[in-house]
Amino acid sequence: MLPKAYEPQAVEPGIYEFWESNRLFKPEVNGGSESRFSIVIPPPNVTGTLHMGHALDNTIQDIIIRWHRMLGHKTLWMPGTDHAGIATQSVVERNLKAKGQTKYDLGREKFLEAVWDWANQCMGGITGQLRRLGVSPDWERQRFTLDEGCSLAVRTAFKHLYDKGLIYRGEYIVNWDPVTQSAISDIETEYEDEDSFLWEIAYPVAGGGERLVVATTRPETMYGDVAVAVNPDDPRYRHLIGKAVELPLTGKQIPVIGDEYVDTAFGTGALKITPAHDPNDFKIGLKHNLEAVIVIDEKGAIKNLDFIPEAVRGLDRFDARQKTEALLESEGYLVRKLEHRHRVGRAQRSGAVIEPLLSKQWFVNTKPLADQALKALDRGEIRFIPERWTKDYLRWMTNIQDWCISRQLWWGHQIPAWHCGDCGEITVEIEAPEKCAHCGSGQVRQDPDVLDTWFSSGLWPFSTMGWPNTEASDFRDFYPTDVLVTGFDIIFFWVARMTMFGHEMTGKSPFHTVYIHGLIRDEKGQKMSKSKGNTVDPVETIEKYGCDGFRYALTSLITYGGQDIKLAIDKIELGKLFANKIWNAARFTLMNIEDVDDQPIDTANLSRMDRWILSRYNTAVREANAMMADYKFGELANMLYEFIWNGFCDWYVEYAKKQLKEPEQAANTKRILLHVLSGILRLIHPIMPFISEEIWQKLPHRQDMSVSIAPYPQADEGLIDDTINQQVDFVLEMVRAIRSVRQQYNVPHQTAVCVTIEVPEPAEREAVVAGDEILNHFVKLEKIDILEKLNGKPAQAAANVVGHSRILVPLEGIIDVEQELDRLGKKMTGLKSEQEQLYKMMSNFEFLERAPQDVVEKNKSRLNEVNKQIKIIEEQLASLAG
RNA sequence: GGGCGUUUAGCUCAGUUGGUAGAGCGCCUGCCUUACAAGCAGGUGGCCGGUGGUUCGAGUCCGCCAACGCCCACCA
Repeated sequence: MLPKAYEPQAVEPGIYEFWESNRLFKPEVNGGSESRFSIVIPPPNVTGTLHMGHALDNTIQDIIIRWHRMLGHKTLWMPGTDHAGIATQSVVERNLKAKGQTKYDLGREKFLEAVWDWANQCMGGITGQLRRLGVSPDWERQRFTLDEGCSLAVRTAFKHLYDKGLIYRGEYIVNWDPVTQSAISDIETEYEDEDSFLWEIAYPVAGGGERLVVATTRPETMYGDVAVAVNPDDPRYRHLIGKAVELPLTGKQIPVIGDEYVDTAFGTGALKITPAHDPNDFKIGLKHNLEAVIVIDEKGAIKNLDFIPEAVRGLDRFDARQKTEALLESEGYLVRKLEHRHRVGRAQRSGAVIEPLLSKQWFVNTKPLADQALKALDRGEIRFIPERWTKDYLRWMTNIQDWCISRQLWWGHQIPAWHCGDCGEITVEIEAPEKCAHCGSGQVRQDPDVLDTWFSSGLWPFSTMGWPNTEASDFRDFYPTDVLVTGFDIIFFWVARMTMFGHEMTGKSPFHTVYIHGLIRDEKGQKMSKSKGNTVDPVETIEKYGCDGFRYALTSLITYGGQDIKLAIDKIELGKLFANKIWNAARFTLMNIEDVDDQPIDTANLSRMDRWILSRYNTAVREANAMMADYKFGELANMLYEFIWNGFCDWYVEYAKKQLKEPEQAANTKRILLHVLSGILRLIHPIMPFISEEIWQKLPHRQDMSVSIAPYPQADEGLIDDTINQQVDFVLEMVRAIRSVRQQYNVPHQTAVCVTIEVPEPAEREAVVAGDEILNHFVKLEKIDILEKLNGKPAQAAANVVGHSRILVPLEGIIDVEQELDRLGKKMTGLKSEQEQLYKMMSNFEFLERAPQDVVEKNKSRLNEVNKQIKIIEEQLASLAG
C-alpha cells in the first residue's frame, strides 16, 4: 500500500539512479527508429550553480526530449559544460588572492593546472544539480568546451576562418576591462545612465588671447588629446581651423581640425580628440591621420609620460580625473563644471567601467558570416518561437560589427597562431608548427591570448557531435539538431554565433527552431540577481516542494508569448498539491485494481460515465500531443491539471466507487481505471518525471520497465464522443445545481433528498433519464421524479434552473423564504441583463443579416433558455409569495 | 532617438482564426463522505489601463495616449 501522502524526497534520488543505471537516456533505447531528434544543452558554466533560469531552460528541454523519446524517436540530448573564460579564471584568481598570491606568482602553466583542478572539482556540482532537476540528457556523452574534441574543433574553425581571411589581427579601439585586464566584445559591455559632469576646459589659441573651450565627460583623457575638432560650418570656430591650440598642463600644441561629425548644438561645439581612448575620436583620428597617444595603461592608471603633470602620473583614472580638475581650476583653464547624466559602459562580468583602449587584437570579420545566416533565415530554415524575436535577431545580424575574439586571459583556447621571432610573420595551424611558414625559422612562439568563450560555444552543436570529423556517427545521426532552447539574453552572444559558424563550417543551420523563453523573476517582478539577494535556489526549492511540483509550477507559468515569469511561491505550492493529488488518485486506483485482468476494455459494455471519461481522456491525449508539437507548455500543464483533477478525480474516480461494487461492471471499471491512470502517468511524465515513474513501477500488467520509454499516448478517435460528453456534462451540471440548493440549506451530505425535475426539452430529458444513476450517485437522492411537465406546484420547495429544466428540492419546514427570495432574485438579475442583451441582438436586423448562421442559432437557443429560466424563477417567486 | 513587451477578479496569471470573460491562490459557508483536510462541496468577486476607429458585434483587429519593464543606438 502506498503511503497516504506523496513524499518526493524519499523517492526521487532512487528513481534517477534507476534511469541512469539502466541507460534510459541514451538514444539507443529507441535504436531501430528511423526518426531522429536532438537537442544540445546550452552548456552551463562549469563552476556555476544552478539558478532559476537553468531550471526553466532545462525543464523545457527535458519535456521536449522526453516526449520525443516516448514517441519512439531516436532521441539525443547532448549535455555538457562551458569553461566560461573570464568567470572561471576570476574565481581562481580570487582564491589565489586570499592566499596572497597572483597568477604571475604561479606562472601560466601552474596557474592553468590550478584552474583545471578547480574546474574538475566543480564539474560534478552543476551536473549534479541538473540531475536533481530530473533532466534526461545522455550523460555518457557529456562534453566540455575545453575538452580535446572541442579544442580541435576550435583550432580547426580558427584556421578555416583565418585562411579565408575572415579572421584578422589589428590595432583598434576595444572595450578594455581594467579589472580583468582583458579586451571584451561589444556585447559584453552594458551601458547605463549615470550622474556625472560635463567639464568645459579652455584651450588657449596659439598666438593671441583667444581661447577655444571644449566640453568633455572625461577630463583625465586630455593628456592623450591630439587635436580639437569643430564643425566646419560653425561660424563661431570656423576661423580657427588649421590653427593650433595649447593643450593645458602639458605645454603641447595641438591642431584645430574641421569635421562634420561635431555637433554644434552639444556642449561648446568643440570636441577634444583622443584617438587612443575613445572610439569616435579614433575614427576621426584615422580620417585626419592623427597620431594616437595612449595615456592610460591596461590597469586604468595614467601612464608615466613626461608631458603629463607629475602629480597625475600613475594615478588611477578616477583619481586622475579629480587631480586634473583641480589643476585645471587652479591654473584657470576650467571654465565650468556642469551636472551631466550620460551613459557609462561597464563590463558585464566584472562591473568595471570600460576603458576604450587602443590595442592589437584578433577580430572576426562577421559580415560575410552574418550574410549566410540571414539568407538561411530568408529561406525559412530557421524560425523563432515566439516569432517576434526574429526581428531582434535580424536587426542585430544586419548591423553586425566585427567581433573581437582575443582575450588577455590564460584560461581558454589559446589562439592557434604562432609569431615568428625572426620575420615577425604569423603562422596559423591546427597543431603547433615547428617552423615559421613564411621564413622557416624555428623561432616561433604561440600567441599568448585566448579566445572569447563564445567562440567555442558557437561551435557547440557540431563540436559535440564529432566535428571536424564529418564521418563521426553522432554528427551524421544528430546534426543538425532540431531545437535550441534558451533565453533572449543570449540570442546575440550565442544563437547568432552558432548560426553563423554553423553555416560557415557545416553548410547548415545548426537547428531549425529556436525556442526563446522569458526570464524568471521574483514574486515582485524583479530580476533575480545575487547582488539584490532575491534569488531563489532551485535545488532548495526542489528539496522543499519536490521536483515534480516545482517542474509543474515552472511549466504551468510558461506563456505562449514567452513572457517573463514571476515565480510565485503559491504556484509551487500548487504543484506540490497536484503531485499529491496524482499520488492519491493512483493510490485509490491501485488499491482497487489489485486483481485487474489484462484484457482490453470491453467497449461494448460501457456505462455512460465510462464512455464520458474515455472520451475526455482521448480528447486530452489529442490535445497534449498537439500542444507538445506547438511548444505550448503552459497550456499543456494546465490542460492536464484540469483533466486529471477535475475530470478524472472529481468525477470518474468518485463514480467508479459505485461501479466497483457492481459485479457486472467491476472488472471493466478496473480496466478503465488502469487504462486511464496509465495514460495519465505517460501524459504527465515529461513534466513530472519522478512521480509518474514511481507510480508506473506499481502498475499491474505494465509492458515497459520505465514510463520514460513507454509510448506516449495517442488518441483513439473512435472513443471521442461529443454526444456523450454533452449529455453527461448536462447531468453533472444538474448535480452541481442540486448540490448548490442542498448547501444553501445546509442539508448534511449523508441525508438523501427528494428531487423533482421538470425537463420539457426532449434532448435534455434524454440526457437526464439516461443519467439518473449518475445523478443519484452524486447527490444522494431518496427519490427522483423526472417530469415533462410539472403538475401543480410543490409547496415549500427550493428551486434551481439548468438549461430549460427546473429543479425542485422540497424541503418542508426548512425553507427560509427570505433567503430563497434573495437567492432567486440575484439569479434573476443576472438572467434579465443577459436577456436584454440577447433581445437587443436578436432584434438587430443587421446582426441577423450578417452574423454567421451558427452564431445566430446559438443566440436564439440561449435566449430560449434564458426566457425559460426567467419564467421558472418567476413562477417560483410567485409560489413563495403565495 | 528608435524598437519591443506588459497593463483582465484582492494577488499570480490564462484567454491564437473577433460572438460579450476563466484558473489557481485568497476570502466567506458547510463537511475528518472508507484515495487525498496537502482534501471535498458550495459561494463572493471583473464598465478586460484610457481614448478614438473598423465591425451587426472588440479583452481579442487598427490609431492615439498613459504607466511600468526591457532591448538597441558613437552625441563628446
